[in-house]
Amino acid sequence: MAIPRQGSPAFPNRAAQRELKLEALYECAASAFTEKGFHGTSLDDIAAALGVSKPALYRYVPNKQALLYRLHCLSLDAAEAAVTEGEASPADGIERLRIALHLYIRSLTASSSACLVLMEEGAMSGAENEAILARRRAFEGRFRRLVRDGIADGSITPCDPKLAVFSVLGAGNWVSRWFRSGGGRSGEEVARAMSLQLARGLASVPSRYPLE
Amino acid sequence: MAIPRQGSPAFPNRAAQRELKLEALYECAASAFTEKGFHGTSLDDIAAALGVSKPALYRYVPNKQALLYRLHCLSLDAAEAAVTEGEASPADGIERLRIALHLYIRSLTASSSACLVLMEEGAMSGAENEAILARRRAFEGRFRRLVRDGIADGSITPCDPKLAVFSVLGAGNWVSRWFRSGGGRSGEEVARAMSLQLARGLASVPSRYPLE
DNA sequence: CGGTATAGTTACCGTCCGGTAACTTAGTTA
DNA sequence: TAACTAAGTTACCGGACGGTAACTATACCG
Repeated sequence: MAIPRQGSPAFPNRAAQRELKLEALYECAASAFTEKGFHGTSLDDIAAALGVSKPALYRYVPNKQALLYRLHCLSLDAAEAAVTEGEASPADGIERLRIALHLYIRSLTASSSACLVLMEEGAMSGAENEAILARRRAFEGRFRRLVRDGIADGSITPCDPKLAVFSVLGAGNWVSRWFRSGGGRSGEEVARAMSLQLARGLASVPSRYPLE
Repeated sequence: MAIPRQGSPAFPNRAAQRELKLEALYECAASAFTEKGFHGTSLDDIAAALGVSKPALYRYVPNKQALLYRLHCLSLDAAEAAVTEGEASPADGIERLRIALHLYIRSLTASSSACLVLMEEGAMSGAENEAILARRRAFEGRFRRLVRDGIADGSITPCDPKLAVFSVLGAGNWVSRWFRSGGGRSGEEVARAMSLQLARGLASVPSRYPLE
């Protein structure tokens, strides 16, 4: 599927427009799904919000299930990038955890597309659902590993990593429920304050993370 | 609607049976809604899970919307009882917060009926939706008050109460997503560990809340 | 035992929704 | 400009779902 050469010098050619419209579709669908749920959102809803008719959507997405799958993939891409960057830090366990959490939360505030975390899980069909669940499990596993590292190097007080990660990620996931850009705080501020508070709950030397 | 006098000495008379079946319906519907979402769950699904046919449900509930509303009310009853008990404690702010959180989390693990927190919000009609949202806002407001109290009495380190409560309740709400009774930990254990960890993140003297 | 309300059944209706067919319009390419 | 393709439209199909009508069987009560 080669992108056609840019024949005319005028910039917004068809391929670029298509890309923009595709992104708008993702953004719109993701916010609708997050707000009203997958089954509670009709393709007519999404089409109307974009100012087109329903069949037009089928030029961008093969069907509703595939749309949901792509959104989940985008969401997981951002989440995995966050934890990867946290892991790459040379700091100790608790600080690597905090960085990963900070970036994860900020990604949730940055785009509706990354906010599908708290949707119904049973909405996708078998194989795709398995793929998404496996990636989510791996993502959580990497967070648990950061907690274990922190316990091992003494920066995190001994605790159950599984439970600790559920708490921390649950608090983060909830952000997509209440955060609206344009509200009081920026996504960066929210991510900073929350990652500090949550890391403080696990740190062996909590005075290290003053809240404000 | 007076309950008919218990005419026969044999215990499971009709009124008692009806009560039990109603509870089973609530439990079943709540877990289905939590798992597959309101719109993703059909009345046929619920009826099948209960071993009856769909029209039988209409002898217990006027319609699907009203069923959702009743479940939300049950959920909020438990949540409000938790925060009420926390407020009633003679301890300082952070400990009252921790108690409320502990009881709230335990209520989420106790019954599927109390697990509707993370469902789509736009599923209910206007007036009932407003009533539920108002109760939820008041519930969160009481938690924020506990945080302010804690800051005032010095037991909580200065922070933004709104953000602190979103974090703490978000972590709690997420429990209904992963907790399954019969798993490794009991609801009481989960509630204890999580409330300690989350309170620790806010406490001005965190060594007060060792995690294990 | 007979009368009555209750609990449940099967059959069905109207609507909404995901998805497709056929067609129109407009931009790109040779 | 002519041919072609991409983008989007209206009209429609079939199935699923919320809800109701009409009927049957069972427990309660005088």
